[in-house]
Amino acid sequence: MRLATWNVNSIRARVVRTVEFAVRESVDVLLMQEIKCKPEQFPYAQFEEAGYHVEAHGLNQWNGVAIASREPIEDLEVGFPGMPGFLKGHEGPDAPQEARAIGATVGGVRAWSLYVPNGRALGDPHYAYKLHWLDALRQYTRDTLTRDPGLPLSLTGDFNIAPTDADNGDPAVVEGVSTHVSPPERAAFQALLDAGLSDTVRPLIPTGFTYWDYKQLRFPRNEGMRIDFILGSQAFADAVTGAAIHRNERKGEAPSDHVPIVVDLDLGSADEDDLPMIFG
DNA sequence: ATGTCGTGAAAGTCACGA
Repeated sequence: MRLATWNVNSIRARVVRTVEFAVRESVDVLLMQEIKCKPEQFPYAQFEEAGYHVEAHGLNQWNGVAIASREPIEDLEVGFPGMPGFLKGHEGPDAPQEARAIGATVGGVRAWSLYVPNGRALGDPHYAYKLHWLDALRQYTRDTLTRDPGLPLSLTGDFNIAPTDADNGDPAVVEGVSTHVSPPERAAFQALLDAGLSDTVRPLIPTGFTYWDYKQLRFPRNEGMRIDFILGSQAFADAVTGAAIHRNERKGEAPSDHVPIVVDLDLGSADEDDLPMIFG
């Protein structure tokens, strides 16, 4: 099974590109972020014509996440348990949740499409929200894997954190000044891994960015950031046989500012395609 | 030049988020 994650930065603006990529690369499960629309505005037809089921979660023009899958999408979850909310510049226990997480079981994998809050600026209420959101995600991960240690769980998406200095090639993003590279954000990312996950792409693709700002010739200068990840539990990580970061998707007409990331999975006997043709 | 995008609301441009 081939699984991909992609911050598409508006699915309506990029549906042709997105579906063409999924078909060309034989993607079985595509986890999208920043669809920037409500479900009733989602361009389902183009996906369905290409053989994909789609589940989308969006509340307005901001954020929004979706899952497209060739196999049926089961046990859909909108938001993860304990996910904090945010409204009008302030977070709080009563603030409504934003459209930043959708999870489902597809092809034997519990997969999440996640759009971690940006943080905006150090000291901004949105920055505290980002850290709380990440801590809640860590708790959800820990609880889920405590209950079911062998679960093939994957947390994919735009984490809005560059975990190491090598993951930040944008000269405007400076430690001590900017979000995405601050020690608390990096500690929150590491704590998430410590809950029982690993970065399943980095061992196979050790370098390379996943995002380049539209401004200031960031892509031609290759001044990008690595902020999109496919994290996996032990059972998921053990099944990964290959990975790719599709840098070429940042090129051409009207690209997203992020590129898709792909992993190939061999989940064993659950994958009928791998069974021998005994009735040949 | 905060040097580019996408969206919605009001409108033929602006505010917002990234």
